[in-house]
Order: sequence, then structure tokens, then C-alpha cells
Amino acid sequence: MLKPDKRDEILRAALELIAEYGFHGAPMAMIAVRAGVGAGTIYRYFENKDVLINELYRELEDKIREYILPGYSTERPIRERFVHLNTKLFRFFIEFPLQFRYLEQFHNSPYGAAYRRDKILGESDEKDVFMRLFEDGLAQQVMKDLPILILFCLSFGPLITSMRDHILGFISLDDIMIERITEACWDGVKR
Amino acid sequence: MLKPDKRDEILRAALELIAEYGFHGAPMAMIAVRAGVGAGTIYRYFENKDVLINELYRELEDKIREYILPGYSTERPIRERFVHLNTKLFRFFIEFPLQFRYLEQFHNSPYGAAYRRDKILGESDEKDVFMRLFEDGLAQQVMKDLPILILFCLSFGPLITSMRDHILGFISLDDIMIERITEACWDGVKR
DNA sequence: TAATATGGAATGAACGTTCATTCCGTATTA
DNA sequence: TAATACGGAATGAACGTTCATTCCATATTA
Repeated sequence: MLKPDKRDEILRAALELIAEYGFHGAPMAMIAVRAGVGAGTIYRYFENKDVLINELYRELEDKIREYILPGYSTERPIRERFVHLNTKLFRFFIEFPLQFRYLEQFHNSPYGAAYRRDKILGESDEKDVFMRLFEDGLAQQVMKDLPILILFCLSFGPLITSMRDHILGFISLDDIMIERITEACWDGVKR
Repeated sequence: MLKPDKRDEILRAALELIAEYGFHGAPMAMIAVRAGVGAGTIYRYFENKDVLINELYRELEDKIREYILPGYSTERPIRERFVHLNTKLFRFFIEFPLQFRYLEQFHNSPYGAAYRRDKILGESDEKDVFMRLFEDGLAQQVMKDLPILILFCLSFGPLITSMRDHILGFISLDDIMIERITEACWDGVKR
């Protein structure tokens, strides 16, 4: 019987190594060593490296959703929802920097491009929380009359860029700074 | 005598292939074929792949400076300077999408991290145009009282993110959209 | 001028290394 | 004991880089 905890060890090891060294700097053999399993064992849990990478991404997405959604309500005012999601995202990434770096690696690769194409153009059954927020912001005329994707860029661009600098140690993001950046982003998207 | 145009061909080929396939998806052999030279010839012009990659980045930086600086004056009002640089940067990247993608690849790699560390922490002799703009904006109390790097993130985060979506074909950045995004970024950084 | 010699640029096959993946003998489980 | 999981050596493909050789523009010679 395949053990779930061995699978988790492999995923954890892959996350750590890929976050630090990138996809090409994290060979399967190295992942195996860090996970404390044989190289061949990985292939009992994941068909190949691509599958492992994509699986890791999917689980990460779930983890993020679980982290940011509690306390979030589409009934609240747009501005409050915006601040909630932005702040929680910042907090998540600061608490889990390896996860942030993994996401960065993923998005800046063919994996990420393909995934994003699916998400934006594809007919997803359940709409993204963020999509929904910007749609509502537009409908209520609280946000600037810009394409939703642009509103996206205006709030997540600074988030990602500043997180990167935080992780590299160039700036330090404490709660106050997070709040001020979020406010500045709001100034950017609000009408 | 080593021919400059052969060197240029190699740089051009490397730019195209790395922009499209990433550092690891662009083998030297492939670069050689596209440049129309023998594989070994590259090593007559560049010590190794790392040197080639860094040289390409440095030339790209020069090209950008030459593109955005004409018509720019530190004597003008902060807001005008901000709009000038942002707009020119957008235009450059839209006109030269391969260059944008190369920059992206570079920044999301150990090359970029090392480079950025030097630039931010190092004692550069000449100050960056952008650094200077934000310093002036702070001094004149026109911009929000935030660390310079944060102001940076607030304006370049959206630029980079929206350029990425533009290149992937998810949005279309025309002059009007550029202006509106730049305005929104200004709303983000202005006091 | 014609014929030959020279030296550096260009070449691409070959090398050593690294990697993802497979294979199979052993250990573990039921 | 039979079936399944495991480990890590083996494999072959792909890569960056090297180097013995070829090519060619120029210099030298007769």
C-alpha cells in the first residue's frame, strides 16, 4: 500500500528544492535524498517530474484558498473585500516564503503560461474569488472602468514585486507596511 | 580578427531563443544554428554561456536607457517625469516583446537576483533614473511616504504584470490603455 | 604579378557530465 | 507465502564545452 506520508515527504522536498534552486536545479535524485526515499520510489507516486510539479501547484492553490477564504464574505463592501484578500495573501506568502517562491518559479515557466491560458480563456465551472471581486467592483462602479485583468495587474503586480524584494531581504514587510501597500493598491484600482 | 556582426548574430539568436524557451530550453547548439555559426565559434566571442547571458542583459539595459531617456528632464514636475518614464517603458516593451521576455527570464533566475543585489546594495557610481525620480518625489512630498523600493513596486509591478498578459495575448495594450494604467499607478504612488 | 607561406578565425565531432527514468533484486506487508 | 513497495545502480538522452582540424585573408617570396 502506498503511504500518503511518503508522498507528502516527496512533495515537501520538491517544494523546498525547486523554490530554492528552480526546476532545473532540483534533480529528481536530490529530491529523493531530501525526502528520504529512493529515486525510483518517487515514480511510484508520480508518473514523472512534470506531473509532480503540476500536482504540487494544485495542492498549493488549495492551501492558499483555505488560508484566505475564512472570514471572507461577498456580502461585505468591495473595499473591505479587497483589503481582506490582499492582506491575507500577503500574510500567507510571508508565513510561507518557500511556497511563494515556488509559485514564482511556476508562473515564470511554460507550466504557468499553459495553466494561466486555461484559467483565463477556459470555461471554468467555479469563478475565481478575485475575478468575482473585480466584477462586483466594476458593477457597483466602485472601481475604475478598466478590463478586469488590468485591475488584477494593478493589485497583484505590486504584491508580487514587493514580496520578491521582501524575500530577497531588500525590504521588510511588517503588518503596517502590508496595510499601507494595500491602501496604495486600492488608490490605484478605486474610481 | 573577430567580426562584430558575427557577435551580434550570436546575441540576437540567444535573445530570441532564450526569450521563447528560457535559459535551459535554449542549448548552445541551437543558438549556434540560429546564428548561422558553428557551435565552437560562440566560444570565440563569449567565454561561456553565463558570460553570454550577462552580456546580453547589459546590452539590453543600454538599449532601454537610450530609448527612454530622450526628452526626459529632471527639471520637470515629478508627475510628468513619472508619466514619461512609465509610458516610454511600456512602449519599449511593446515594440520589443522578445526583449521584455528576456528580461523576465533574467530577473527570475539566479542571474537576476545576483544582479539586483549588486544594484540595490552596491555603491553604484551613477544613480538609477528611477531611484532618482522616487527620491525627488519623496523630497518634494508629492509621493506617499513609503520606502523607495515600495514605490518602485507600486509602479513597476503593474507594468510588468500587464505586459506579461499583453504578450500572452490576454489583453491588448494600446496607447490609451497605457495612459490609463500609468494614471492608475500614479494614483497608487501619489500622496 | 604569380605562387606560396602564415596565423588566426571558424568549425563540428567528440568528450565528460548531468539528468530523468527504468529495472530488478530485496524488504515489507497482508 | 504471495503480492506489493522500495531502493539505488544502470541506462540512454541531452547538455555545455573542448580541441584537432579546416578555411581564408593577408603577407611574403621569387
